Amino acid sequence: MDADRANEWADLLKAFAHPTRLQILAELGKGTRCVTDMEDILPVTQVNISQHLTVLRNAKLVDFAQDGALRCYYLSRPKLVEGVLALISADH
Amino acid sequence: MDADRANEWADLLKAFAHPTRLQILAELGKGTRCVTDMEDILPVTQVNISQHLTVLRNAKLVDFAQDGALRCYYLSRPKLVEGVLALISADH
DNA sequence: TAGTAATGTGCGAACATTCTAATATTATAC
DNA sequence: GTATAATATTAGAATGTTCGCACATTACTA
Repeated sequence: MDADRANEWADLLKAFAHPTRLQILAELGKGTRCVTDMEDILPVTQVNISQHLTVLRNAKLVDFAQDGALRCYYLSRPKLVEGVLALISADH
Repeated sequence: MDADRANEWADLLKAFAHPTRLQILAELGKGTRCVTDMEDILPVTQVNISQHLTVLRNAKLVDFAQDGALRCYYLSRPKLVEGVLALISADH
């Protein structure tokens, strides 16, 4: 594996590698969710969720559709995300 | 996803999330390698490789067989490792 | 247009990771 | 047992990540 690819892939994997972000990704695997939906489920602040969503957006793992004041987030690469979660899950 | 599982999985993914470690894992995907083999391939010091191998060992992604002074490293969960690499690779 | 709900941003402290340099350990060969 | 090859460990500086706080923005509603 060449160094460029290794860097790119590592950046992508870093986006996965946080418990809150994993929970967000798992939740979005069930369907579109807005930030308040996630606030109801996760034991962290709105600000923190928003920060993690920024990381996930930068990694192009999620995107959103604006609906009035709401931002409806969804997985932009569901196969990748669900594949990774399934692999790890299978390994236990 | 419950918090315990999220933490556990995040720890595992952190082990993947470094360019040098990804290159080590990819190399071990081709077969057993000792540390000097990796030194020949990677542009980093022996010490640094050893440190990254420690991280990978702690995550139970690799293990080694001692052969005299050599330590022959191999993937202890090849399906997981190769699965993750294949998924990311497919996504490009 | 003032108020409020939903979400985002910038900053800085706390914490974690990575790398380098020096040194240690272990096994073999002489 | 001394030398050498292979690998690991320790310590500390540099760097990166995360989080809380305060505040900003945007869109709706009264």
